[in-house]
Amino acid sequence: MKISTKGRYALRLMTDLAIHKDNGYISIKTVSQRQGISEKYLEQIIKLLAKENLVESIRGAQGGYKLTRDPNEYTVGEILRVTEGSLAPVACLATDENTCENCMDCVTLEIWQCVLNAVNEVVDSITLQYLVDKQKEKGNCGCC
Amino acid sequence: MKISTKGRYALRLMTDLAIHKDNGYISIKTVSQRQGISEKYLEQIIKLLAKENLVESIRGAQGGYKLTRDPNEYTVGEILRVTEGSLAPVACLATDENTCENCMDCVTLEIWQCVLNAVNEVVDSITLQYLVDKQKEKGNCGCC
DNA sequence: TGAATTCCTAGTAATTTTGTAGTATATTAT
DNA sequence: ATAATATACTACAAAATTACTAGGAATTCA
Repeated sequence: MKISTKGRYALRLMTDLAIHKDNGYISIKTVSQRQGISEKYLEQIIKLLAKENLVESIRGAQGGYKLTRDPNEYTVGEILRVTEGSLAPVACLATDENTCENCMDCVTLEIWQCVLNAVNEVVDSITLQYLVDKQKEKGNCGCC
Repeated sequence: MKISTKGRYALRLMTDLAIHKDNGYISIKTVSQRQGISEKYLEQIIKLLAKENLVESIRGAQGGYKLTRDPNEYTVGEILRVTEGSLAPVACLATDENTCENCMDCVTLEIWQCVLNAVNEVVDSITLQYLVDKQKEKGNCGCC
């Protein structure tokens, strides 16, 4: 039931962009250095976020990425789902349709649905702005 | 954020033992045939359950396994945690102590703690007996 | 023009999951 | 006793996933 580095890095990446949101477009290289995460790997992660319009980019020198919205208009859940894929504990629930023919009449499916709902409820209630605020008091260990 | 086959198989295994709990000791072979899960793999899974005294065993011919308690005295959470390990979304929270020195002052740790709590709350509220009851009406697709 | 940067496609190393295989040990029925 | 049936234990292996790395094309600015 672990979330992967992709999701965790995405959260740090987005928090970094949010904290420096008044500095215009920010390059991956800059974030990479600040966060100590591989440039190439960050590139792949931000591609996912860009595809879903959570960030916008400008190419070329002085280019980079910036948020498309205000930090309090992103939820942690949204960021995680874009990068991790669905937070569902089983594949049957991972699609939007939620209609796995095999499982329509399955006992355990309802358990996994309840777990998914509970997880989503938590992560959808936390905004990126919250992370920014807390980050300024506390910090980020890098390991979770 | 997926749970693995180990946890899912353990749930089917325990439900199977619960449904046939009046038949004395039940062999892995029997469960394997009924559930369509590899004998050897089930053996490894039940070993985890036996170690924590969720089931008891008798060796030799006519031997097998049976539950140590009434089905309504097991929770799904307990079964999952024994087989999957902690349901925590990050390693920092996986130990009992919950004291990762690095993360004591970390922003994201509190998110993961909330997720873990929410998941545990769901799975700890469902008993094995519930699965047994529902199984008799519905079924189990095998894929979740 | 050249440096900086995103964009894109592949490949690869490490880790975890999902099993298999084989053997030793214990118990029962014949 | 012995054969058959089980669990108990250890090690190995295949498959899948995660976590990167590599290289170059396209774009933009100074």
